[in-house]
Amino acid sequence: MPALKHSRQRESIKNFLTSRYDHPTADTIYTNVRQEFPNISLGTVYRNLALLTDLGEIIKITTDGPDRFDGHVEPHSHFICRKCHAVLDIKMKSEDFIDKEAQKCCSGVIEGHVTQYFGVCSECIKD
Amino acid sequence: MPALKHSRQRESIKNFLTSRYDHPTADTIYTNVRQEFPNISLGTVYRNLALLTDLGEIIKITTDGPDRFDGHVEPHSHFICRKCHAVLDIKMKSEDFIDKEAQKCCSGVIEGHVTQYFGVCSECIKD
DNA sequence: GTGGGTGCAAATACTTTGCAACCGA
DNA sequence: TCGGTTGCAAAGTATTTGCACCCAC
Repeated sequence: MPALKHSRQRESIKNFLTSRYDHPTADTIYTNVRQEFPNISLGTVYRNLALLTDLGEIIKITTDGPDRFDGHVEPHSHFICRKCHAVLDIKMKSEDFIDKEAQKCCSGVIEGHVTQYFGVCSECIKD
Repeated sequence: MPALKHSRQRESIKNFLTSRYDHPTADTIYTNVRQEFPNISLGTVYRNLALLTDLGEIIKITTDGPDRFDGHVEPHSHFICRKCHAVLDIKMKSEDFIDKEAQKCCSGVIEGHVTQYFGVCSECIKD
């Protein structure tokens, strides 16, 4: 793995993500970071999101539709709406217990606290 | 929603999925169903997978890489390997408890038993 | 100066869709 | 016959990548 060098673009992407509590797409991030770096390209955004994900500084959330990113890596799970694809945080008291239960039934190593629950959010349930 | 009409292609796709306990991609399904229907197109496979998913007859699993499909809709969760993208079944005794816990912390309606856990599978952990 | 980072554009991967022909009820 | 289904190809969406130039160390 090559030596990491500082980049103001990457810093801006990271800052943007930690400032938000929703789960923006690469495109949303691109649009916002462009206010600070008008010439930044979408490719650079993707490259840095992949890099930050590898470093464990952000979380990549794969759902239907485009990937979402989360700048908050403290233990929590995600609820994903099947209809509108909203991603909401879930913070359970029993999360640690759950991870251990899953671990018991699985031959791999569970990455705690990145569990995804699916369903229909309270907005979409009205239809 | 239009009236459903029988199709031998759809039946074959469904049968293929219920015969397997791994979680094939649309392309794998395409390749295999083609042995019975040499002229079937990938578009037809995708259309039927979407339809069967809507009917609740199969489960669509979204991960990194292409979507995976599961012909077994009995309650169970999935473990997804971050490295090789393998999808493995997890059957926990406490699954019902977990769904209820998640439900408590979430304003939407959790679709029980489609929970996804992430991690590194026992094959990939060797590296 | 060296090597990682960037912008741009082209390429890739996966999935969806328009349309005319086809098939099941 | 009627309308859902199919095969084909083109289009669409999301993401990755090659390359020349730029910037951090």
